[in-house]
Amino acid sequence: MTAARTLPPTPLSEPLVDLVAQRFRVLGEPMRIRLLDLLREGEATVGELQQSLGASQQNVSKHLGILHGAGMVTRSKRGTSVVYAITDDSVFDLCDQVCGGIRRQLSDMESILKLPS
Amino acid sequence: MTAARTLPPTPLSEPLVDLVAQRFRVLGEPMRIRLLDLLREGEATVGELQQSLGASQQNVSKHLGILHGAGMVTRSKRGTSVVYAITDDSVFDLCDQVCGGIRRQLSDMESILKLPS
DNA sequence: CACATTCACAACCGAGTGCTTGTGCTAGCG
DNA sequence: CGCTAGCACAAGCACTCGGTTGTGAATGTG
Repeated sequence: MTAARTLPPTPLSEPLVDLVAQRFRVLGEPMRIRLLDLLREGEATVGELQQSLGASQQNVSKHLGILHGAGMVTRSKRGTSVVYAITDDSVFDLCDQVCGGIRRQLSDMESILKLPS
Repeated sequence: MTAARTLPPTPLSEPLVDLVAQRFRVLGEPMRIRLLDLLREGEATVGELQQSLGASQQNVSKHLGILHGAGMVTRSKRGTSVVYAITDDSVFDLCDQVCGGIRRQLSDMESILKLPS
């Protein structure tokens, strides 16, 4: 009866579906992807991230708050600054898989376009 | 032929960031997750999916169109019906990873709640 | 050929979301 | 203490997006 531990049941329960969708939606914003990508090189403060992205402080802080609420980044204070860091590197596996899917799709489109109709 | 999967550069280029975010956003809807989950058991027509979900035909068709536009499902006609099927099973790896992350987060919350402060 | 079935597309509306502006709070500093 | 720096929270606005309604195209049937 503990089969659901490893893989989710089929069909998926409604709350699980909502959780999965919510998690994907968090990653569905370019600025949040950029923030995670920047944090991939190591922890950083809000000001550093703001300067790297060229965005407003409030906007960066808001998206970091969303990522923190989703448990994807950790928050810690260092003087007057707040340092953010990646909670779990497994997020990048997701992104890499998506990038792989995109690359596959692009190569398919290329091969189709190069076919003389 | 896809050869070895090369990792994307760091930092990510802007168009790649947008593509990744767009792809995540497609998966950020409960109904689309449910549709993919149903198609996991095999191909199905719009009517079958509509009946399983209890949603309107136009809504189901619309979300299937989005999934088809993202290249996640294939479309083929069979009589008056249209049969949809999963293009690449790798999508489920994404969902399973997300489910794993959710489970991990839930277990962390549980252990925290059970800790007598 | 007339009719029914199955599905996709377009227009519309309400809700959710991202971005900006403004403000308050906390930590360092003279 | 008063001041500045760094960050988070709240309100407002514009846009996007999901859901519904309406309609048309394609196929099958009598």
